[in-house]
Formats: sequence, structure tokens, C-alpha cells
Amino acid sequence: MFSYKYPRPAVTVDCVIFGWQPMQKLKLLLIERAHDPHAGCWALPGGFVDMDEDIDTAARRELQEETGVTNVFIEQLYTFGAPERDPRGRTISVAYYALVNLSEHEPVADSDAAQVAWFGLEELPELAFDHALIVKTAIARLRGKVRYQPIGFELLPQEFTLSELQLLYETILDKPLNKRNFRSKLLKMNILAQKGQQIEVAHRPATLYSFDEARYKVLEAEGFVFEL
Amino acid sequence: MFSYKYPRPAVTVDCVIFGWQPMQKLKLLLIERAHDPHAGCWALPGGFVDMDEDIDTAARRELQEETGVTNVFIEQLYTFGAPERDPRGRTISVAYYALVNLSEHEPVADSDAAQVAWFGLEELPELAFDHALIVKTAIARLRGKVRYQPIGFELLPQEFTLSELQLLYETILDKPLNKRNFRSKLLKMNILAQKGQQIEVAHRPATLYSFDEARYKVLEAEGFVFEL
DNA sequence: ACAAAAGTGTTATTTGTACACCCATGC
DNA sequence: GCATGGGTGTACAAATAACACTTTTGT
Repeated sequence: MFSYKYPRPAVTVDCVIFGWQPMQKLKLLLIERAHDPHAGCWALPGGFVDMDEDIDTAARRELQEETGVTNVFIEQLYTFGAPERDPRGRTISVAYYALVNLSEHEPVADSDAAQVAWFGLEELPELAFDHALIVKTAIARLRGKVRYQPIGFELLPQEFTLSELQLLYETILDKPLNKRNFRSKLLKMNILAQKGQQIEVAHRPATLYSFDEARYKVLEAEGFVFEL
Repeated sequence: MFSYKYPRPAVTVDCVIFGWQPMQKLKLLLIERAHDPHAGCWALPGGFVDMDEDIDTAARRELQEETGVTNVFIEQLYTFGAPERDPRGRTISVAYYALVNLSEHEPVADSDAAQVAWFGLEELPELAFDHALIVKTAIARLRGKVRYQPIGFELLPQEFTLSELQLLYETILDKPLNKRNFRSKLLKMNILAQKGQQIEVAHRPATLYSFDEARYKVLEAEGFVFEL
């Protein structure tokens, strides 16, 4: 038992994990809760923050423990703390969002979770606690941030074609983009490194690119701003 | 005494309060701590979140209690939770930032604070805890957000001239803007309502404007995006 | 040779930049 | 009538939007 002079809320982390792959809609990784409250209900992976661990670390740990996903882009989203958001008592949750590319991450259910699965953003099941609100907040953040920060690349494999990149942006922003202009704009930015060619495709092979993060950092320091 | 099965961190809120007024640099409202730890040191106003209160509410309450500032724009910034950030033990702080216009808010020191004062961003004293990091984060957020969200108006009085607005943006973005272009751009957005004229100024009186929030909401819903 | 996606050139339109001058007021 | 900031017209440059056709590969 641990005793304090004043009451304290419990502190948890929850992760909104976005996944994508060409020709598909944006997806979210959810777990089915094995225990009460909301046993059997779908929810965001998450759990309590340990006493001696950083919040970011807790988010990564829960992600790994509950879904097997490691080594991905993750960023703090928002902290949710409405007094009645958890029936077990006052709980404050620091929400994170993560970006992964579907093809490289096969999720694995853990003891806390009956199962783990990807859901299209349009076909989300009912969610436990206030997780629907957290998801909504995460989508808004992703839509907004993707336009002025090069985070979209985190949803793609290391090497990708310009068409894939365009498709990704069209999916997230939910509007068609002009091919010609999209290509010139991205290439003019000078943040993509040419990596080779597609092979064994039944059409003209596309050039493969990777996001040149080092170069981006340099340009950013010089005042360059990534935009759309 | 309150006892729990597992240890729990304490949860606090801290507020970064930006203030501005024409012809001056951006300022921050700080309090001098009356009690240990860091007694006598300058710090952000803040305090513990009550068990039955929303985090936003806690932030507004602490702001009011410690500085007398009420009824201003306030928004969650980021949650800081490094294990060693508070010598009293594990403390997680949900930071907020607020925007006020200097002329309308005379701060008042409270019992928890020896004094309250505005500091120019360039002349900040040494700060308690990890507050320097919080401030740095807040400045980055303000600089970034001001370009694509109409939050700058919160730093101005209800009615303002276009020159004041321009001066504000020049201060925040720290670069000169072209008068002609700034004016046409802002007016073309159609989010300013004309309010009358300056009086008793020793030059041609400027038109006064106010931010037409209702109109902005409508335009936003139609897909309009505020930008710089 | 055909299907499928990659990749490019050119023009019209919009937006941004750069100037310099006239205007209304208080003193 | 003069000093002080407020407010505009216009020409030029740059960025963006719109358009459709050619290229390279596997089958």
C-alpha cells in the first residue's frame, strides 16, 4: 500500500496507432480488452505509468507489451482528464499517437488483450472509456500536422515511390491531388533521396525514394518549412 | 491519508502566460515562489489538480488564484513527466499556455507567491523545476500555431488597428512584414469586422477592427484555412 | 501489341513582392 | 502648415493550378 496526504489520480498512457499501406484506407490498431472494466470491448492499447519511468517510455512500453509494435514514430498527443472518464476512479491519461506502415508490423495480442486487430477509420467499433474522443483528437492532429511537418513518411516503408506518397496524402487529406504538381513540389523540396528502381512490376518501374532526414534537418535549420 | 495499491504520481498544472502590448516585446507572467522547493525562485504559476476537477478547470483556477488573471484564452500545451523533474517526488505536470493583452490584465500576487511580474522573453530569470523547458516548448508552439490559427487576436484588445496586428505578428515571428501585403491579405480573409475609428490621435485615425469569430467559424466549416 | 502505371512540357491564373504617393488628424 | 502614422494603385515576379501526352516495363 502507498499512502499520501492528499488524494492522487491514477496516470495512464493510451496510444492511437495509425497504420497504412497502398490502396487501403487509414487504419487503427485496437485491442479487445480481456479484463473489466469494459471487458470484451475494443480499446486503445495503454496502461499505467510506472513510478520511475518517463511518460514517453511508458507509452512505448505499453505499445510493445500489448501489441508487439516497437521502434516506430510516436509523439505525445494530448492529456485527457475529465473526472468521470474512468469508472474505476479518477484517471488521467496522457495520449500518444504512433505512425507505422502496415506491411512491416504484424501485431501480436498479449495477455491483457483478447485480440489485436486493425480497423479502417470508417469502420471503428464502439470504444471503451473516452477513447472515441481520443481517436477523434488524434485524427484531427494527424490531418493538421501532416501538412506542415514531414511525418507522412513514417507511414510508408523505408523506400517508396512518388505515387505511393501521393496516394498516402490523398488518403489522409481526403482529397485528390494533381500528379504533376505533387511530384514537382516534393522533388523541388530536396528532401527525398533517390534509391533505385522498382523491379518485377508489370509496367514501367518507378523510381524509389527515401526521406532524407539529415538533409531535412539542415534545410529546416536554414528556415525551410515543409508545407503540404 | 489516502492509500492505493500501487504508487501514484502527483499531478499538477503549470501555465505559461504570454502577454503583449504595442511597441513592446512579448512577455511572460511569472511568480516568485513563497515556499520550498525553490522558494524565492521565479516559476510558472501552477499547482495540484483537485480530485474532482477537470484539468482545464484546474489550470484556470491556478491562474486565477496565483495571478488574478481570469477569462482568457487558454489551451493545453504538453505534459511533462520526467521522473526527476520535481525533488518532492514523482510529479507529472500538464502544461497550458494562455494569451492575454497586457493592458487589460493587472496581475495580483497571492499568498503562494511572493510577487508576480511580467518578464520580456529575452530577459527571463532562472526558473524553478523544468520550467525553462516548458517555456521553450510554449514559445515554439506559439510561433508555429500563430501562422495557421487565428490565435494572435487573443493578445490584442477587443478592438485593434491593422498596424497593431501587423506589429504583433512581426514581434512573434520575429521578422518584418510588408505593410501593403499584410493588409490586403488579412482583409481578403474576411474575418475582421470594422468597428469604428481611432479618436484623439495626432495623425489620420486608423480604422478599428475586431476579430469576427462567428464569421471565422463559418468560413472554417466551409474549408477555409487561416494562414499567416 | 497491349495493359498499366511512370514520368514530363507548357500555359493560364493566382498570389506575392516591391514601390511611392496621397490622406486625415492634432498641435 | 507640418509632423505623424493611415491607407491605396499598379506593375512585375513567382508560385500554383490545370491540362494530356509519351515512356518503359511484363505478359
